[in-house]
Amino acid sequence: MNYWLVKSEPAVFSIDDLAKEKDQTTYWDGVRNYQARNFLRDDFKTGDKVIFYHSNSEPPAAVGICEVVKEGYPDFTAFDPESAHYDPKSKKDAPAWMMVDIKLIKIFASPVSITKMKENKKLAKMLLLRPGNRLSVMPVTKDEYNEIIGMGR
DNA sequence: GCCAACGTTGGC
DNA sequence: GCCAACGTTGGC
Repeated sequence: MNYWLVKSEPAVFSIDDLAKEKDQTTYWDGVRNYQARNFLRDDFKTGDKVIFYHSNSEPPAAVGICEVVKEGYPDFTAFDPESAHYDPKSKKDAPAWMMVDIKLIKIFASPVSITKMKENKKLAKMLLLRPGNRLSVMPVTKDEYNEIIGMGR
């Protein structure tokens, strides 16, 4: 079992949007970074837990948890010239980009802001808090995951 | 293969 | 809106 954190700008796709999806499940499209792609392709496993994080929001915060329900498969939005995520380098017979499906488990009663995370010594080593880190998909440790869900409830 | 220029991310 | 940090692009 792995633990992950994914970022989304709530103005684009929020956890409330996820809650409205059929089966409260969505495909996680638009990841266009190779390191993040590799996580999605190789390491996301069915049943893995995912912290849903709102970036570029007020405040930036972990807002809930999800579960991986479908493992890595080609991100079809890369094939669509109409899509904002279109990438002509990605071919159907050699997809450059991958996505997974995630299902909402719960929305936190109290969102865990980045400030609260920074104040928590147990989270001091979190990748998310590392200066300069811009990954939109990243691993978290089991301890970090448990700490955050304890703070969020 | 180097590296400057450029675009993006994302907290503040 | 600013800007630092980083990844990508493209000329050479």
